Amino acid sequence: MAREIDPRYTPRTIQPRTSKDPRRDAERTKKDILAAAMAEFSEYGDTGARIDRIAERAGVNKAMIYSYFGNKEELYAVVLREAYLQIREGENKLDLEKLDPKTAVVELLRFTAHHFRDNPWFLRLLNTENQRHGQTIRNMEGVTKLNSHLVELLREILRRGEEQGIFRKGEDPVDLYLSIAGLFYFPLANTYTLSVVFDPEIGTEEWLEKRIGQAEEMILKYLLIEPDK
Amino acid sequence: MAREIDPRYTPRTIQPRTSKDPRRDAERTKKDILAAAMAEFSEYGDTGARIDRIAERAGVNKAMIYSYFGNKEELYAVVLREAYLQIREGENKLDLEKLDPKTAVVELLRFTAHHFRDNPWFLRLLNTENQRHGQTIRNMEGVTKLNSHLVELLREILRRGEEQGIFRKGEDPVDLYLSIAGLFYFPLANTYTLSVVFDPEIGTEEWLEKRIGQAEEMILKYLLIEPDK
Amino acid sequence: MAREIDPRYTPRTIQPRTSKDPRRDAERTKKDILAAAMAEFSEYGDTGARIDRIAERAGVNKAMIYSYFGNKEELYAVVLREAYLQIREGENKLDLEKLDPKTAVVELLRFTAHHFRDNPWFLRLLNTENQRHGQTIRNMEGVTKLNSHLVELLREILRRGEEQGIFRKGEDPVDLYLSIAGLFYFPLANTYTLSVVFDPEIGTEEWLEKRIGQAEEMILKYLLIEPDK
Amino acid sequence: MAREIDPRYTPRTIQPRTSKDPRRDAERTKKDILAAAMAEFSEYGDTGARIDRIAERAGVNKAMIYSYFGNKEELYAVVLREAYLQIREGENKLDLEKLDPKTAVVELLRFTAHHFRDNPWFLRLLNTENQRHGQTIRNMEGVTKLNSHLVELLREILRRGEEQGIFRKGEDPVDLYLSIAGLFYFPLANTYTLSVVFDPEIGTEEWLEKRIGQAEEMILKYLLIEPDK
DNA sequence: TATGAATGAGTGTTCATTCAT
DNA sequence: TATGAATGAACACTCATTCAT
Repeated sequence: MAREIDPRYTPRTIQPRTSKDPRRDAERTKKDILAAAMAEFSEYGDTGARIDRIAERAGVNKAMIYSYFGNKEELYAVVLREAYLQIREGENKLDLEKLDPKTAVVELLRFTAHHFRDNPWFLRLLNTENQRHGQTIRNMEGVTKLNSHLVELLREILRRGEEQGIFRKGEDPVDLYLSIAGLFYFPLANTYTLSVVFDPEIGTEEWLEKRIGQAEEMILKYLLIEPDK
Repeated sequence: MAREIDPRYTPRTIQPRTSKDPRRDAERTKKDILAAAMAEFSEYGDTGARIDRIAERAGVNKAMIYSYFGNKEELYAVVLREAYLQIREGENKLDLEKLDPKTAVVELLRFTAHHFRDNPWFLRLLNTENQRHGQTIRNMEGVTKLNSHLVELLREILRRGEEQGIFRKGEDPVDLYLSIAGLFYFPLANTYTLSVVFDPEIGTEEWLEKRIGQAEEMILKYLLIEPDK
Repeated sequence: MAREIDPRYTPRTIQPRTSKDPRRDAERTKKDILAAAMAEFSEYGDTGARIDRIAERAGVNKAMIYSYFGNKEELYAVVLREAYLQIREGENKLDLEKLDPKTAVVELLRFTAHHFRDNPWFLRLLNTENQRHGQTIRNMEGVTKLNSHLVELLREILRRGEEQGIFRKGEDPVDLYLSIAGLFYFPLANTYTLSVVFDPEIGTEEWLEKRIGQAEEMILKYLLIEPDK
Repeated sequence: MAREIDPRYTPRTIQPRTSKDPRRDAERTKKDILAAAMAEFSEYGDTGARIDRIAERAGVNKAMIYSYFGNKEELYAVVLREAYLQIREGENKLDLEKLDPKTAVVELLRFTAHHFRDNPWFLRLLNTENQRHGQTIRNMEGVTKLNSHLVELLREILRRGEEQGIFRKGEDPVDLYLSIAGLFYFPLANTYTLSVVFDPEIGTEEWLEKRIGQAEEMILKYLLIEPDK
C-alpha cells in the first residue's frame, strides 16, 4: 500500500559515494546496507520493506545485499539485533551502577525518554517484530543475555535503594522498567495518531520535557518510601 | 516475508454461508468483509495484509471487496474508523460520569487494561497507522470529535476530584490518559519481544492482575493529594 | 546459455486465441499451458525452461500458470507424467494381447521406433529427468503401476511364444524392452551429434525404415528359436 | 530449478592448492577449470551449469575462467571437444585392427559398455549437446575427422569378416556401431527413470555383465553367417 | 597471474485490481 | 449480487560478466 514519504524518517547516515571512485570497500558497503535496511524496515515494516529501496538508499547494487546478508529475512534479523545492541549500549554508557539509587532511576528514565524520542525507528522495529509474533527474536542467539544485563543492573539499584531505606521493598526490576518505558513508549510510538485524536503537541521538545517531569514524579512517588523528604 | 501462523489471531467470527442458498445479502457480505479486513490488517499491517486472504476469511469473492469498498486503501480506512468506534463505545458504556472521581479513574484504568489485553488487534492497528505516519487518520472526518468525548469525560472527572479536594490541581486529562494507557500499552503491545528478552509471564492473566494493582497504586499516588488516608 | 531456435521443436499445438474474445475457458487455458510447458521443458530442460516463455507460448498470463499449476517444479511434474501417459497409451492401443507373439513383438518395435521419432520431446524429457537423478519421477504416484502394465503385457507375449515353442526360454520382458527401445533411442536421441560425427542421414524417413528392418532382424534372430523357418 | 545433490556425481579430482603458495601456475589452473567444467556441464547441462560452481570446484577465482576461456559458451565448447577426445582415445587403445574380426566386435562392444557405465558424464554431455540441437558441435573443427577414424576401423573389421566368410555382407559400420552403442546407451543414460519404472537393478555391476552377454549374443547372431558353428 | 567487489539483465513468484459472465 | 478467469506491475533473488587492485 502506497505511503507518503516523510523525510524525517529517511535519515541520511549514508555518505554519498564519490561518483568517480566507487571505493571498493566491503566493510563500508556492508555498513551502508545495514544503515539503509534499518531505516527501511523501521519505516515500512517487514512485509513493506523493499530490497530495491534498501539498495537504492545504500547506493549499492541489489546483489551485494544478498552477497553480504543472505536474504531479506536474515538482513531483518541483523537489523533487529543491531537495534537492541544500540539501546542497551546507550544504557550501559549511563554507568548507573556508579550513581545513588534515586539518581540512577531518574537517569534511566530520562535516557529512555530521549532514546525513544530520538530513535523512533527503534519503536517501529519493536512494533514490527511483535506483529511477526516475535518470530525472529525468539530464535536469536544472545538476546536474552544482552537484555538480562539491564535487569540485573536495575535489580542492584533497587536492592541498594531498599538497603538505604529509601525504596519500597520487593519491587521487581522488570515491572519498574515496564512502567518507565511505558510512560514514554505509548505517546512516542503513537505520535501520529495521538496528535490527531488528542493533542497536536505530543512529541514536541516542550511536550517531552513536561512529560519527563510528570513521569519522574509518578515513578518516584511510587518507589520512594517518603517521597516528600 | 513469510510469517508463522498463530491460530489465536485468526478468529473465525464469520458464520459460514449456507452453501445451498448464497442469499444475496449485501449487508451481511459487507459486514463479513469488514470483520475479515479488521483481522487481516491487525495481524499483518497495511503492507502485509492480503486482499485474497480477506476474501477467503470473509467467505466472499474478491471482486465483492472492490465493489463494496473501492480498493485496499479505502477498506483500510473503514477498518481504522471502526476500531476507534469500538474502543470509544466501550468506554462510553462505563458511565464514568456517574461514579465518584477516584472510582472513575480506577474503572477507566481497569477497562483500558482489559480492553488492550482483549483486543490486541486494536493495538496492532494503532501500530500500523503510526507506521504509515497517520496518513489515513489525518484525513478522516469526525475522528477528533469521536475521541474528544473521552477527554471531556476525563476533564470532568478531574474537575470534580479537584473540587472535592482529593485530586491534585491542574492535571491535564490527556496527560493522565497517556499515563494510564502507557502503563498497559507497552507490555501488551510488545508481549512477544518482552517475553523473550525479559519475562515469559508478561501478558498472562496473573501478570495482568498484578500489573493492574501496581498501575492503580502508581496513578493514585500521583493523583490523590493524600493517598494514604 | 543462448540457444538457436529450431522451429521444428516449437510445435504449434496451441490454437491462437481470437483476439477479440479471450474466451475465459479454464479448461482450455490449462491445456494450452500444459502443451506449452511440454514443448519448453523438452527443448530447454528443467533449468533452461522459462516460465515467461511458457506463458508466451501458451498465450496466457504468467500468473495463470501459478494459479493452475502451483510452481515450476509442479508444472514439470505434470509434464513428465503426461509424457509417460502418452507413450503407454500409444502402446495400449496396439492391442498386443490380441496378436500372435511374433507379430506382437514386431508391432511393439515399430510403434516404439515411430513414437520416438515422432515425439522427440519425449526423449528430451527422459534426458532431463535423468539429469535430475530422477528426482521427480521417484516421488511420483502411480508411475510404477502405469509402466508395469507394459511389462506384464510383454511377459505374457513371451510366455505365449515359449508355449508355442517359437521363442527362446527365460527371456526377461524388461531386457527385451531395453533392447528394442535402445536400438532406436540412441540414434534418435542423439540425431544432432550423430549426424555431425557419423552420418547426416540419421533420423530421416528412409533411414528409419532401414533401421526398423535391421532392428527387427536383430531382435527376432535373438528371440526366435529357429528364425530361418 | 533446485536439484538434489548426488555426491557420486561431484568427484573431487582436483588437488587442493597449497594455501601458502598459490604457485601461479597458468597451466594447472586451466586444467583444473576444464576438469571442473566437465563435471558441472555433465551434471547440470548447459543452462543449468553455474560459473560460480565451476570456479568453486576448480578452486580458482571466477575471473580466471573468463581470462582463460572467454565465456561460458566457449568453455562449454572446449568441454565438449575434450569429451570426444577422451572416448575416441579409449577406443584407439583397443588396437582393434590387430584382432580377428569377431573378437574385435566383441571387444568394442565390451569397451563401449564399460565406457558408458564408467563415464556417465559423457552420456550427459551428449544429451546436452543434442538438446542444444548440436549448435556447438556443428561448428566445431576437426570433429568429423576425429570420429571418422572409428568408422574406418569398423569398416575394415567388417571387410575382413566378410572376406573370411564369417560376417554377413554389406553391413554398414555406422549401423553396427549404432546398434552396439544403443543396447547400452539407453539403459545407462536413463538409469534413474528406468530403475523407477521398470527395475531397480538396472545399472548395477551384475546387471551390466548380464546385459553384455545378451548384447553379445544379439549382435553376433545378427552379424555372423553361421553363429552356431 | 590472481582476487574479491560490483553490476545489470534476468527469473520465479506474488498481488492488487479488472473483466466477462 | 456474485463468481472465477485474467492481467500487469512488482518483488525477492540469481547469475554471467566486468572492474579495480
